[in-house]
Amino acid sequence: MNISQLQKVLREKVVQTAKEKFNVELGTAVAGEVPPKTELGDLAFPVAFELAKRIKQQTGKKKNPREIAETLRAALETQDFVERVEVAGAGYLNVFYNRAKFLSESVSANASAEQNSSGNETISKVCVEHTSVNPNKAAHIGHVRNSVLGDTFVRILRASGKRVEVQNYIDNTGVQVADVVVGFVYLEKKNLDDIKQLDENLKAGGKSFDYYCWDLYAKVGVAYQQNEGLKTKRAAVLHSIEEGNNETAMLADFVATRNVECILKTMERLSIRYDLLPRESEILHLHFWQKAFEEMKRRDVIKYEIEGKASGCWVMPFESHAGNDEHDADKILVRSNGTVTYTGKDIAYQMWKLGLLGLDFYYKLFREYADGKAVWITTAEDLRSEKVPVFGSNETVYNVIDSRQSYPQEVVKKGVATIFPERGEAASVHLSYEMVALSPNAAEQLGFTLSEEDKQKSFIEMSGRKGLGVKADDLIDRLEANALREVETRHADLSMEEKKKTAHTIAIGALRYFLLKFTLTTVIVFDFKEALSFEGETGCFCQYSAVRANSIFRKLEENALENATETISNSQTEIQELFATENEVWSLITLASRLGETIAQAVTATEPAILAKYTFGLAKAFNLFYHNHKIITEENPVKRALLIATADLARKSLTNALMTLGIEVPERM
RNA sequence: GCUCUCGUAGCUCAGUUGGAUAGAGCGUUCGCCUCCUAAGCGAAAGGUCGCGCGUUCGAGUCGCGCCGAGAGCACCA
Repeated sequence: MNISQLQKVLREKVVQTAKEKFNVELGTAVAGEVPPKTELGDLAFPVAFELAKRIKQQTGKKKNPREIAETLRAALETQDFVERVEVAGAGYLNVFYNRAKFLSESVSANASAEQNSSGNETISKVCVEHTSVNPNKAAHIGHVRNSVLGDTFVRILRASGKRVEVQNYIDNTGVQVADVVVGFVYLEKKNLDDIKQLDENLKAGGKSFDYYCWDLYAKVGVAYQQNEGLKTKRAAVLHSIEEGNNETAMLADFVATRNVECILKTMERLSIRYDLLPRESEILHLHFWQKAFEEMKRRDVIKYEIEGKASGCWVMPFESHAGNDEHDADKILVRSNGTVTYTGKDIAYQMWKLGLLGLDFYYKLFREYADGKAVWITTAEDLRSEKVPVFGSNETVYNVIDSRQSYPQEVVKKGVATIFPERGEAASVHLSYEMVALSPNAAEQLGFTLSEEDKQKSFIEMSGRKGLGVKADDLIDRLEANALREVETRHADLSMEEKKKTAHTIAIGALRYFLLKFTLTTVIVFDFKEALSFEGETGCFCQYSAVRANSIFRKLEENALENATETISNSQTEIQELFATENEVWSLITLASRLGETIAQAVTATEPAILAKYTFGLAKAFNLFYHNHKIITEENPVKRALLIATADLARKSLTNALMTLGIEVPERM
């Protein structure tokens, strides 16, 4: 029996007893909570207060909460795993587990392998879309927050037993790509061959294509301000790109694809990989919108306006948003000139993700990652050549998009739910998070001169158009360089290859943890000092804790763990006696056992930070344990066994937690 | 104008469907390497949980109203 099963049994017992003794139906409302201190028990039910109220409502009689708690206590104490139950305070019911029994169960459960159901095709599939950087420049730290959140949520879903499809949407036919094309064609007078040559030259010089585009994009932004005519050019370029099958479209395709390659490479440094890259070009060419439009008309959820401001447009009515003079309650999906809005296209795409469109893409292999995993990209032609996995048709779709898009995302969710009430709004989840902004200080460190107005602000929004932002690869490079310096002073004996590998692992741990420790609703005001730190609440701290744990086992005799497990099952009485004084050891064991529960919480709350905080707490608890107990020199064999088993439970839980955060544990650090 | 998010220690942030004495990191001060890795551990100091009213046995958490900060509300994407 693991901890969550145990809690479930106890909760049910409370409900059952309330029904039998007091005739009160608590339903699932009964909550078990972790007491603030180990001395107060392992699980608490503040349920007697609620019961007292309900009894009064039903019978008119006042009943003392403590008295009620006493009755429940007797019932809970009959449970095998419960050592004792105390009634505390005004009526808290504090449950103490049988520690020795709990430990030996945990240790043997630990030995008999783990879960994993990710390969099981019968489990329904969910989709997480994240990253979706416009393929016209390098990714900056704000994009990385999106990707790290998305990737971590994918890992969390998988750890909780879900089958997950990871999509990275490529807006290869949008204005942002058009802007860079304008830069290449009109500012730099380059054709496709020139750009290919440029790309070769950049490669030879160790420079990156997406960095070049980053600067060019900023230059185009400036040029638009000085030259209105250039904006007309952009409209024409955009039109050609959308239409396809022409020189401009081919040039744009090259630029977008090269940027996608660069961005994927950046993300791979962070251990972020994708299953599919759906492109806007295919959504256009395979006429996804037309199909969705037909379905909307067939189901009569869209109307053609013949008067008013939106005259000549097709709109979807929304009751939830009351309109006013300035803004309509209805959302325009088709403009009066017959073209589709972004929201319209997005609804069609969301329908495909949920398996509701009745059309599919064609697919080709985009590339294989170093670990052998394949990432596919959509195409408009049926190539029929390869074994393509099944994409789309997801039970639930999580769209990782920053909070500024909450309104359009709500329209997509409600739109799809209006067309398909049988699936409802729950199928579409907007995993919304706040942006990463720059502290004025950080912006100046990047070499930007700030206006007086900007200096007054608490933070400054990053802007691709202005070229203002911390590029992901730059930051990773700095983190790796810093980590390498530290590794060199500590482990001069390691080979350069090993040192670099360790530095890389530390750098990624630092960056991922830094982005994950904030909750989704918090704006991260980026600060170099904080982001580059390896001390305190950092990924590095968590890794260090796990590395220390592993180093104990490297120094212990080979069968130490097996022997400890045996000792524990043969010495239950002595273990129980040891636990009487070793509260701190016990609380580390219970904390380590709560990983599964924490992951489940992170899924329900769609909040990866819950897992990050848990991981840090566990690392801290282990460091304390490590400091206070010397395992190798411990002479009492039973205590030694207890400490070994505890260290093993903690390091396994910590390693799994870190893995779910996408953070590896180095050999040494 | 309307909608959403946020306001907790000097700074940056956590705070489980309402529950026990509101926590962590950084910074400050003071300790700890003859000992499994000091990227660590311990201690001290630091709070009117923006303000007010309400609901409740119980409010940082829920409701209403103010104050302050941010984002959004296109026939843009």
